[in-house]
Order: sequence, then structure tokens, then C-alpha cells
Amino acid sequence: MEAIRTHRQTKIAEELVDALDSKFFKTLSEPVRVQILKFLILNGRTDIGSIAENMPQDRSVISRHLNLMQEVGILISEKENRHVFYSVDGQPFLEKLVDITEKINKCMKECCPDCCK
Amino acid sequence: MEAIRTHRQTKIAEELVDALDSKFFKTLSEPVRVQILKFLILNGRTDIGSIAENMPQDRSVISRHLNLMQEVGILISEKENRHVFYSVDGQPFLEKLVDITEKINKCMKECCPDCCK
DNA sequence: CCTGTACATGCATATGAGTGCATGTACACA
DNA sequence: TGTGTACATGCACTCATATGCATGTACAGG
Repeated sequence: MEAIRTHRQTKIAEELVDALDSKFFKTLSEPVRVQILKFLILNGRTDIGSIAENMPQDRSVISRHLNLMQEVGILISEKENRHVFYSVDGQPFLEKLVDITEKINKCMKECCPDCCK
Repeated sequence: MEAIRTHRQTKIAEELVDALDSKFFKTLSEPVRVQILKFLILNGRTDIGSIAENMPQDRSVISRHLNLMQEVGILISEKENRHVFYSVDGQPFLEKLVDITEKINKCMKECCPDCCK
């Protein structure tokens, strides 16, 4: 029994695929970066050097991780004199997850109701 | 101004870190796997060979991707004679995302309210 | 102008992961 | 019992990326 996919269904599935941002998930799939996130949640706004002191990796490594996390919208960076401070950017982080959740929900309902039996 | 982290806050942050399952995110960070997911959403329960026919990669590659996606709880596999059918396992997929969303929310409120200003 | 601090960046290396081919296993069917 | 199908798996190759060191840049302070 083959499902006939309407244009509407295809569009909904493509919207989900677009929302499943590879770069975003790849960023969160690295344990070091998750540890950095945890540190910033518990300690708030901190500069690169202080974060690196609490991690086994080299300062340059932490710097690159932080830069990546800022690119995908998890962190905010603020330059202040010679220091670069990072802090968690919770709002877009949450919005992204909520958006994906809603789109999956929509797909389940309109594309393959059998997926959630 | 240094935040004093209570035991409670540390615990909440650690719960989030645990929920940020590296393997789960890594699985979703591969475009090929997202394409497989899209195919299964639009076509429903399908066997490995038929899925592979619609992908540029080798059948063995698709097989391994499917196996991985089943391990992290995105797909369900059902053996039937010589065929292995896969379908989307929507419920745990959704639950995982909702769980993470809630935990981030909790962290934002209880650990670093400034994260969501 | 010199020194030290804070960070960014180029480079080489090592590890992990995706890929395809070749082969092995299981089984339905003639 | 032999053949073909459907899939799993071992292997080698390639590429991406995490890592640390060394160096470069920017700048505050003496």
C-alpha cells in the first residue's frame, strides 16, 4: 500500500529537514562543547581565559569551540578591552528546539500518522 | 559578581548535560541520515533495499545509517522474512526534544536568568 | 618604546566517521 | 541441493575535525 504524497505533505517534510540544522546538531554533539555550555550556565558571562582554565584543552581549542557555538546561535560574544566574554544565548536556543519539535509534530500528524501509534 | 552555585543548580545543569545526548545529536547532524528520515516520513515503513534505491549511497552504507538511527531511538526496525523494514519512531523522538527543551528552560530560570533577557 | 597579557590563526598530527567494494550469512524458492 | 535475494560485516580509502604548538595581532601599562 503506497501513500500518495501531496504537495502539502512534501512541503511540511522539507520544512522539517530545513529546521534540522546539521551545523547546530553537530555543535551539540561534541562533549567538550557541552561541557563549555554547562560551565557558562553555572558561571554566567566569562572570558575565554577563565573558561579554558577549567578545561583540559588548550586555550586556542576552547577559543575555537566558543566561536563555533556563537556562530550557530548558542552563545553571545562581547569584546571588552582585551577580553572576549561569552554567555549563553538561551532564547534562540530554546526557539530552535521548539521549532523543530513543532515541525516533527506536524509531520507525524499530516505525513505519517502511523509513526506515533 | 560571582554566582554561588547551589547543589540544586549544579544538579539541574548536570541533568541538562545528560539530556544533551551526544549520540542523538550526532545522528541528526549527518545530512544523509536526515534525508533518510525525510524519506521514511513521506513513504512510511520501507525495507532497506527500497530506501537505498532512492539514495546515492551504497546499500551497505544506508544499512549502517538505519541501524544507527534505530539505536538512538529515531527509527524502529522489524525483520520480516529476508527483509528488514524501518519506520519512524515519532514518540520517543518527540519526547527527547521536549525533555531537552524543558531542561534548558529550567536551567535558564534557575541557574542563569540573565541568559534569556 | 618595550613588555606582558588576551586572543586569533596557521600548521602538523591523530582520531573518528562516511563511503564503497568484496565477502559472508541467512533464507526462500525451484 | 543449487541459485538468487536481502542484508550484515570486514577492510581500505578519504575526508572532516579536534587538538596542541608556534606564531601573529592588538593593546594596556610602565
